[in-house]
Amino acid sequence: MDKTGTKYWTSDTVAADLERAIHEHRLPPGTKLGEDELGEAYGISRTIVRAAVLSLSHRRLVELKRNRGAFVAKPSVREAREVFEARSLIEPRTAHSAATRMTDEGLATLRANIEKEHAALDAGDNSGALFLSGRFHVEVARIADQDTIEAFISELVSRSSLIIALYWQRRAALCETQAHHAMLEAFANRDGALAEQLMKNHLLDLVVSLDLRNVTQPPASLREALKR
Amino acid sequence: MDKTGTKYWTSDTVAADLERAIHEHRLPPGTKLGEDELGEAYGISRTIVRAAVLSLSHRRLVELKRNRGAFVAKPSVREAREVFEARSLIEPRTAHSAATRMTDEGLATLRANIEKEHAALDAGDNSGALFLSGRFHVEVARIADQDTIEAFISELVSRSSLIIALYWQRRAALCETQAHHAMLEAFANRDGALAEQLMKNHLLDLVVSLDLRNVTQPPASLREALKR
DNA sequence: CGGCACATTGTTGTATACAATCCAGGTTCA
DNA sequence: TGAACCTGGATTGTATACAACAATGTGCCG
Repeated sequence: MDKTGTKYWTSDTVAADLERAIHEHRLPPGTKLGEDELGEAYGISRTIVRAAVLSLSHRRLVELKRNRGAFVAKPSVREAREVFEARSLIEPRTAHSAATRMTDEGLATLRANIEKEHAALDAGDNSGALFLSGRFHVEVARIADQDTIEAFISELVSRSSLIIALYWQRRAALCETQAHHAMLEAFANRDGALAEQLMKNHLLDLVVSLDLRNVTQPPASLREALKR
Repeated sequence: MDKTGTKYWTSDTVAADLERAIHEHRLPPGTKLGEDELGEAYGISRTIVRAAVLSLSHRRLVELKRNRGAFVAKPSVREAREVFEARSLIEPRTAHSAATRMTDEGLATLRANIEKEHAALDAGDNSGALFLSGRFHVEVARIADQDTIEAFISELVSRSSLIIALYWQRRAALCETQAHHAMLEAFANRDGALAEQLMKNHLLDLVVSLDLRNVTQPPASLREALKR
């Protein structure tokens, strides 16, 4: 991995680059993010890497273990449920707002996003498609014109990507763009109630496509597990 | 300001200490947080101070200006509205959850919180009362047993404290504990619907007690303001 | 042969040195 | 007089050196 381009990296850009890599599952949950290793990859010192990794830990994308280092987070089943509960609480209403405030520019953005998502899928670029699929939700929040909530949703979407990496069971990925397309129509008609309902259902579909039985989860405490 | 005790400061504890100071208005919006100054106050180097301040900037309690330093944030009117919109979206439902899952231990915690709030007010300790008043809302989220949402609410509550510092107009502070007390009763009766409604009204009361006319806001761009 | 103590090695935590940037004040020139 | 420019001081941005800690491997002893 060699990132030596003409680009000047700051803690923000490094964090964004890492976040995208995590979002696209190029850095799967549990991956160790060594400071020297990252610093060398980006051609910077550990100082900036530490700041970037600290940022990601605030978004719960990275877990910091004292004196042990940084690791891509592995959300528990409980956390997975909470993230989608939070999304179900926030996003439907936000979709409603977005529908009523929808502009032609916003519609174009969403349409372009869906098209890129389709193109990525057709090209077999599942990583890119996953990223764009999450991006759609953030764009909706942006159109609703609420920075604060947009920030929350952005975090939840990124964390969802980790959850998908761990608990996804269905291989049918097309349903995603289907749902987004339906929402786009509701947005085009400025139908807030419909958009809200569609978003609600979409998130529900996402949850049921996960395997959230608590069985596989805790590999921690080997000693306990191996008693007798 | 001399913090030289036996305590060992880490970036987390320093951030928490600063956050409380901001929450209690001992560090009002706009205050410059110089790295050397803070480092000397806590008896640590700039390294830890930088990490702490970076943390606070992620919670939007501190604004980082490149090459200029860190300042306690000054939320705009727009941001103030957004924060309370977000709270109105999240907290009532969370209160509902909390009511249905309420335990005796949770009730005791809330009751103790209100009592401390009262005591602080009686002692003329408005800073402490303000902090405890915010704490009440975070405790409710904790009782609802949703870490993710608790984190969001915690951030929103802290930011609300900044907003209050800037836009508070009414001097009647007692209404706060009144409202919290009413909620406590609803919680004691496990009345989710009532708790939800009370929380909704409480947040609405908070908003209307602010002066959110966009007039006073933009002191930025002196040049523009002084044209002709 | 197995288990505990200890040394070794690699990684992170913290402090500090140096470079880059900004701001203020003063000087110069039109 | 005033405006532009330049320089000094102070503050932040970044890299690096050293200290502290955890994990691993080795050897001694039971």
